[in-house]
Amino acid sequence: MNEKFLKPYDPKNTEERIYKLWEESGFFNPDVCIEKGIAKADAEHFSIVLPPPNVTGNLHTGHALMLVIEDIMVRYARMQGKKTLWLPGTDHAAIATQSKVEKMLEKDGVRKNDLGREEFLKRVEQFANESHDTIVNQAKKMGATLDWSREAFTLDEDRNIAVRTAFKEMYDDGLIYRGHRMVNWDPKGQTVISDDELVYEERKSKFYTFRYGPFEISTVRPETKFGDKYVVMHPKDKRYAEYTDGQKIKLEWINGPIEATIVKDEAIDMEFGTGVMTITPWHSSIDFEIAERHKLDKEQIIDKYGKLLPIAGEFNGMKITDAREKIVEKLKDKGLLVSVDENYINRVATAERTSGMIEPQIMLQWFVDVNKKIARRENKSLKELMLEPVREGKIKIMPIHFEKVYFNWIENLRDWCISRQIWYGHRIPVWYKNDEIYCETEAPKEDGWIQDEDTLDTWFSSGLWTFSTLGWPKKTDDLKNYHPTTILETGHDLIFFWVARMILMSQYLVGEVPFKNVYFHGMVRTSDGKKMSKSLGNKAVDPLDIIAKYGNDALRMAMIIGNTPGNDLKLNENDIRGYAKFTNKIWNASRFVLEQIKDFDSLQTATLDEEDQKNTEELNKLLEETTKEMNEYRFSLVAEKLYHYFWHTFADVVIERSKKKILENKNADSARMLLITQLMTLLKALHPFIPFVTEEIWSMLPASSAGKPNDKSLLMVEKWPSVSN
RNA sequence: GCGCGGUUAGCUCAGUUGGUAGAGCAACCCGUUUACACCGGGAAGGUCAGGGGUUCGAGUCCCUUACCGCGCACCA
Repeated sequence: MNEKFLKPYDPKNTEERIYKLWEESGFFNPDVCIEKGIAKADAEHFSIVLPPPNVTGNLHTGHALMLVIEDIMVRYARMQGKKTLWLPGTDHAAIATQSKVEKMLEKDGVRKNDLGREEFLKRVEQFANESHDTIVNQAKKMGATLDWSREAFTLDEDRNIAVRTAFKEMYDDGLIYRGHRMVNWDPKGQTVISDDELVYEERKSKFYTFRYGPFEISTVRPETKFGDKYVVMHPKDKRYAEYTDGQKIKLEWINGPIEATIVKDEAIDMEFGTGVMTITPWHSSIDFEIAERHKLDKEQIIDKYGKLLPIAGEFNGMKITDAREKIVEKLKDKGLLVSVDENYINRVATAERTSGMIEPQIMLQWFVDVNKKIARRENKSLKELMLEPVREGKIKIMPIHFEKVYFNWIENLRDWCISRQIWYGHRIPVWYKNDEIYCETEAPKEDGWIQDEDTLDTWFSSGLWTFSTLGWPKKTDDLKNYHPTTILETGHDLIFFWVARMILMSQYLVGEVPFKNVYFHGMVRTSDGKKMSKSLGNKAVDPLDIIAKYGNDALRMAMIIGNTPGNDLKLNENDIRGYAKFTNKIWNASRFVLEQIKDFDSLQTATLDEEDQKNTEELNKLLEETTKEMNEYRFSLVAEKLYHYFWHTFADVVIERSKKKILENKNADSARMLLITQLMTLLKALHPFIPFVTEEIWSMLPASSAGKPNDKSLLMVEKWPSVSN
């Protein structure tokens, strides 16, 4: 008997050692599995990419959940003898990382412009490298059997080639264009961001009503009103029937008399306010659309630093926040202020990463056209390429109701703004020389070309992730063997940012789906239901603390049992403690079994009595059920059933009964036989869920005819126990 | 405003072709049985949010109401 068994199970002194064993075995790498005969070269493949964590710091409980679910999938597949690849990597997360480093530098009084592009990027890269190392270490502590030999980074050289190739192909197909469009400008971050990076905040604002000639108009933003020379109303509004479209009126406004033009447009809500509004086409997308429809002038009022332009007259150069009250004051003095609603609630768009207030602007940016028909893809648009595979069931989304969310998003999708005015990221592969534009994967050889200053939206490179990590654009064996990937497992908050973009990129560039299944996990919450987040100020639980206290296996069980796709998980310390007891239960039961079979050498000849045969059948039936459920990704059910069988049938019934049989020497061999065979089977079945304790016990089982090949064999690559296999 | 979830034992949640309600934890009673007190045995606990419908039969399907959560859009 191994003396470790004299004490309760101690995860702290086990897990690191076991992980090292696994890592040194090389079995994380499917090539090694094939070489060593674990998987056949022509076996079915199971491949999954790790959603690359941002290199902005540590892994949190959300990452832990992701690693646990994926590790279960991967271990199960590997035990089934599939060619199993779990591909790791990290994400440069352009804006998120850059703004994080900027904030860190600010603390030391350093601004990025003082450093210059090159020096600043060095600092970012240094930070990214440190974060990367932390993340990899943490992932290993969590027991993730990732194939580290294939690790990728969204901003490394190979991925840069993929990005430039993707850009070039889309540019040549006319899917990427440069144009003046209404974009979301973040004055704080000094970059545009996509619609999906907006966060709306409800705020109480003052809602002013002003006299505008014969009309009354309302606004929360008087500072944008300098250039307002169009007054718009609904064509069917009877109150304003006397006015005609195109009619000019003279009126007194902020900086003196102006001539305004009446515009009739159906976009106006007659119920809202007075049913009349003036428009600022340069700084509002609705106003922009009205202006486009009626071919109206558009004038910029606010610059990219949030300051007023010369059109503001005496307010020229003022910050909009300072100017607002002064403008109201002036209008009031002129007798044009009608009323102020102090309690008006409106929603303000802010930037996800910098929390800067968004200023819509018309700007020259790069876009991906989602509606253009693509000749080499059967004249389908990117939108159609995204919709089709989900509609046709080539991609299955779990839980299924997210399909509707997905469809709804795509149907309302606008062109994707992909250029960013930040330094950290993939530089746009476009060069300019006077009026010429050059787009290639490599810089032009001749002198005089200047590369576009902008970088790409971070999701552009993440969108390529399933195939850029497998070697694309090269036609590699990995690409052939492992793409499309079997499943994508990620949080449902990434459905638009990432999942949709991967489908877009893969469908267009590779001509196939990036994955056949999508498994959305929920958000991890604290036991009182709050979102775990450092920014929210509540104490975010560090998964490594939990592991140190209760062990990885306990955390894994707590994260799996009672957790179904798409639903949020409340992480409760009590549950974790309970599952730590479970690992100890397995430990003790194993000790008992090993004691009983110590001198047992008749495994070959022993037969089960009727009673014990029944238990074998019961377990076989359970395995049949759970195998089916594993294939349906219903891990919660499987873990719960195995837990229950182990504790309340194997331990409470099988072991208890065996004591009597062995003591009275009645059918003792049958009892011993059942003990060892059920234990081994259960260790295998439980292994994907609680890999550490099961592997540790396995290592102490004697190699014998009971089915363990040799002393050093790893449970990790044993065959999944299933009667149907 | 449109859409999507949720509402099941005190708490956290399972419950997939509709067929007599489940687990874990907590609480209760009994038990120091030689793997384990990080234990064992036992009992208790629910008109499955409310209402209506389909069905021989509904937690499960349909309609509706309420409350909670989330997403999207609008907000002059």
